[in-house]
Amino acid sequence: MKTPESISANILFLTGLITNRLTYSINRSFREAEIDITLEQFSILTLLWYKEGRNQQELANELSRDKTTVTRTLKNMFGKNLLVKVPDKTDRRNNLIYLTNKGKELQERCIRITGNYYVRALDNLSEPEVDYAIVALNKILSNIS
Amino acid sequence: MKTPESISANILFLTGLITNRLTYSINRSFREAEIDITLEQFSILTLLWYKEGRNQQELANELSRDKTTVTRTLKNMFGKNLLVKVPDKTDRRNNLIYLTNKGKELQERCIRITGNYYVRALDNLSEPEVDYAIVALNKILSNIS
DNA sequence: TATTTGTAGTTGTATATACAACTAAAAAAT
DNA sequence: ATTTTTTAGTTGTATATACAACTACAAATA
Repeated sequence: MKTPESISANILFLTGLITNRLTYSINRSFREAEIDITLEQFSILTLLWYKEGRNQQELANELSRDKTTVTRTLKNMFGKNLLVKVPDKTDRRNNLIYLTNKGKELQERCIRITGNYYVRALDNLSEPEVDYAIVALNKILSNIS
Repeated sequence: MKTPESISANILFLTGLITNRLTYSINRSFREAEIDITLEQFSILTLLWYKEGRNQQELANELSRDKTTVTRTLKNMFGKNLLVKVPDKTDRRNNLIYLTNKGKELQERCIRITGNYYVRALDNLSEPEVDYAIVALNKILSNIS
């Protein structure tokens, strides 16, 4: 745990560095493309593009974020008219979150940017190499969840 | 990019989720062990445990953080007497960062905690599985750096 | 039914994060 | 040698993050 080899060999340290780098780059790309969202907001949009009408706690769980964090990120997204909050009639504790048209329309432009980035990130990795890594990472995520 | 399969198959989305989860858990573990640092501060300590006397920009580069972020995180760490800032006599633009005794002594306790966590995270992964994943992740990090 | 317990969400406070704009100092160019 | 450019670091501002403490509501229990 003390040598540079063991640091660079540490798979969780690596995932952290990759995430830092990814966040930095994607945020920059969104800004350059004049898409006024952050990577965190993109994560929430990604969940909603797949299935709308989730409540805030569910979004928090999916992203391993505290619900208070989601409250504030959503607040920023409501302000940009990307999302709306609808009270759940069957359980008034819940806010159900839906996309606005503006939020829906962002999907294509965002995914073009992140897609390009993913392609670049996976350059010179073979297909089995990617597949094995995904299996390993899914096991890790499961172990720590 | 629209199905749940492609979301969970996305290796970068996975690394992000793992990092979120890791951050959440390690911060909690440090708190429970009454070690008064965050994972971000641990990252900086890890670099310095390996080699002291780096300047702030170098720390920022190693962690893919903006130098302004490092300025403020270090400020918190100086306040806890974990680190000291020494002006570089040969280049007065540089602040060289060194560990205090308190900062050095934290290493063992911290690594016991993170080490336990890493072991749990890698449970039921074979050795080649881990090795292949590390190769793949290093390639990715190299592609996006 | 009334009380207790659990869940969803918000607000106060503190750290983390990055861009823009700035100062100070070194390096490069003229 | 002077000017210009580059580099290291700080501060203002805005978003992100999480814990503690809170309100509102639902579910469980007595």
